[in-house]
Amino acid sequence: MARKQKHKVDIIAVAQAAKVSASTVSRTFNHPEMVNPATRKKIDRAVRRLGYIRNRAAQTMHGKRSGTIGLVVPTINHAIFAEVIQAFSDSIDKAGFSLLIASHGYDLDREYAMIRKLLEHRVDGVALIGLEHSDATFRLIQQQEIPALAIWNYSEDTDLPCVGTDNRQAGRMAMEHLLSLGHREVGLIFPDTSGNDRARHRLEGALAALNERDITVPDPWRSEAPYSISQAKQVTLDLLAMSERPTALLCGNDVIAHGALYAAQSLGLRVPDEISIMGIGDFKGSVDLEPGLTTIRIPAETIGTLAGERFTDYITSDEPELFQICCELNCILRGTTGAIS
Amino acid sequence: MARKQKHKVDIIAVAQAAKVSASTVSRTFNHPEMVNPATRKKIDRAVRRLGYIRNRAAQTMHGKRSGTIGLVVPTINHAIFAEVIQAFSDSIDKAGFSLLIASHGYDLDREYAMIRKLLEHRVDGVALIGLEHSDATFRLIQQQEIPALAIWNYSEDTDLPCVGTDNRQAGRMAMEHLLSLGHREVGLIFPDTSGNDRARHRLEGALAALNERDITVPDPWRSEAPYSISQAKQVTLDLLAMSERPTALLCGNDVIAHGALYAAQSLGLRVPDEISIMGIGDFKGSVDLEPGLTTIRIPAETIGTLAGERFTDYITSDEPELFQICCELNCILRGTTGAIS
DNA sequence: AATAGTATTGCAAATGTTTTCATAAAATTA
DNA sequence: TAATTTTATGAAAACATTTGCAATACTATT
Repeated sequence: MARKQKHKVDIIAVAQAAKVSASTVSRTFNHPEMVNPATRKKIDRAVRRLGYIRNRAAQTMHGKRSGTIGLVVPTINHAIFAEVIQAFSDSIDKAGFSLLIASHGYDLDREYAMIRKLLEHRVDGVALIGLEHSDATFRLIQQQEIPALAIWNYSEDTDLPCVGTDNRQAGRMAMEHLLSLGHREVGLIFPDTSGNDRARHRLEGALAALNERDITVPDPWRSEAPYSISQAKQVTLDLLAMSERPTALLCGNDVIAHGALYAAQSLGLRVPDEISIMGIGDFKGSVDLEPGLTTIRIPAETIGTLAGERFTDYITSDEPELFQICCELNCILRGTTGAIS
Repeated sequence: MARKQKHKVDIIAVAQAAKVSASTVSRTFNHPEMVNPATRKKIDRAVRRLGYIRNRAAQTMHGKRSGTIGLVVPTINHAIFAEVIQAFSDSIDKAGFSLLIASHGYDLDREYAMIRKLLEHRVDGVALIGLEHSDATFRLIQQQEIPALAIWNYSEDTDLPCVGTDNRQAGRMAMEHLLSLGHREVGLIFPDTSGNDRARHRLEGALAALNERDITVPDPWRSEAPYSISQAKQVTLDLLAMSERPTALLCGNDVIAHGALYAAQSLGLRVPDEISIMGIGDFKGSVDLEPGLTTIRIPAETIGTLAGERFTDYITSDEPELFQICCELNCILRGTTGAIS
């Protein structure tokens, strides 16, 4: 079986081998109920014998869906995105779609270029991370009338469907946890917020919570750190080396918190007795730190799975309706935060 | 500009708008040097005005390359694969290709199914992780004459092009480091090796090194752990709770080593004085542990980048020639291993 | 000014499917 | 058994491109 043929195993070759017309072969794939079981069997055999694989490019050309969804992320190599991507991928796979992925390295112009590239492949939809994108991107989406989804952020006032969480709320919850423990002197270590609405909203939420209590954060206690444990550690070391040091640190994500924890420990500070450290995200690994990292859990897997399910529904539906799903946040109490003494 | 049109912006619409034939439009894209600069400008304007985006499905149907490469990984959500995927993605992007990705969860039958799915999309090549695949997979690749690449493993005796490292060598190097420090009582914690040649080879290499010195590892000191810090920690706790405990632990990857380190620390064992812990992989984060993890560095980014470059060359070349690239391993000495006292 | 050569462009066929419409065969009904 | 309905199949058009070939319009040469 499966002997090699001189290329060109198309639907016609199968048709000839099964002594039927190409139409019938096509129908066995697309509307099996319309073809006689006996013929179907003949065709199945021919398909197997020739090793025929359907050509979705040809189907796409005919106007059928391509069966691909494009996903554009800032980076793949990132604990939390990897988790979302995995869940999203599994989820759309179940619905019969394949994933075309591209990353832009937090550059919104590159994001635009990537989306264009995906559109050349006639993806049936584009999923993006966050709700902040270039004008060109929004125009493109609208002009091409391509279904687009925002993952990771939730907002009511957008015309994109979205599945995510309210990052302002996350920032606020984190800060309120610290406040409830009595902390009033809080340091903030966040990533660069330009082109990154997730980080920006978290910071805004945290500041809002402070503002309501008329608490301000002195500038020296506001640091910026990239997505890197060791660099976050370094930044934190600098911050904690000051004469006046905060009683708690709120970090924009768990990776930064991770670095901050190491920094505190390497300075011999007891966590949480001498300093509390709070993350946002609950990345894989945060639970395993010693002590475990207190953080706001963002359900990455749920978001990815839900996003995939809803988006494929949306794409395949005849009259798609906008959906905006807000996933729940949880404050996960572990060992890195404690009440002020 | 860019006003909306009632769909169907194809090459013909552009041709009409620019008052030329479709052929000429096609040529401006594919062989710009064949068309008069003035006409080219007219066409460019029309393209922009109509918001035309080329249709690769139609090109593919015509026999051109689809411009996509399929990548099938065990899982995306894995520090090390995420890094390889990112590098591979960037690398093929530079060559103008897009990445179709799929994961199989360490199930080689699912891997086969995923490859089939990618072939329906007429990917120009398939990249897989490792060299162990189902017979069906190998048959499929051969029968469809699809360029296939093995990433992550290196072996001379395979007919697939590959870019990776020699995992046996990695296992051996790790063990030899421990041996050189005087350790003779070594525990092994590895992942399940079925369908995972990377893990299996590392274990084989480690055992070979022991064998040459007539050292054996008692069964109770050989444990299996999944890719999870907390589970690895638990497994290690069990192992270290025995009355006789090894002086060193060799872990199949850094995540396991991570868990093992936590386990040792939570038992109050001083690392490396009372027990040495050795990883394999050098994942992001391993350097930041306290103490830093001694490990064998596998250059994931280099592998991904190189794989992308060579594979796209291979695919676009007229007479492609098999390549097999072995990337160098390095033993990274950090704080978790020490000489036997 | 005629000729040869070259640079542009258009026509039409080809690519691998799906689907509409028409037709033939089989099954049902009267 | 004839008429009617149902089921199964095939022929051909359509989808959006690319490209070989032919035709046309220039340019250079004599």
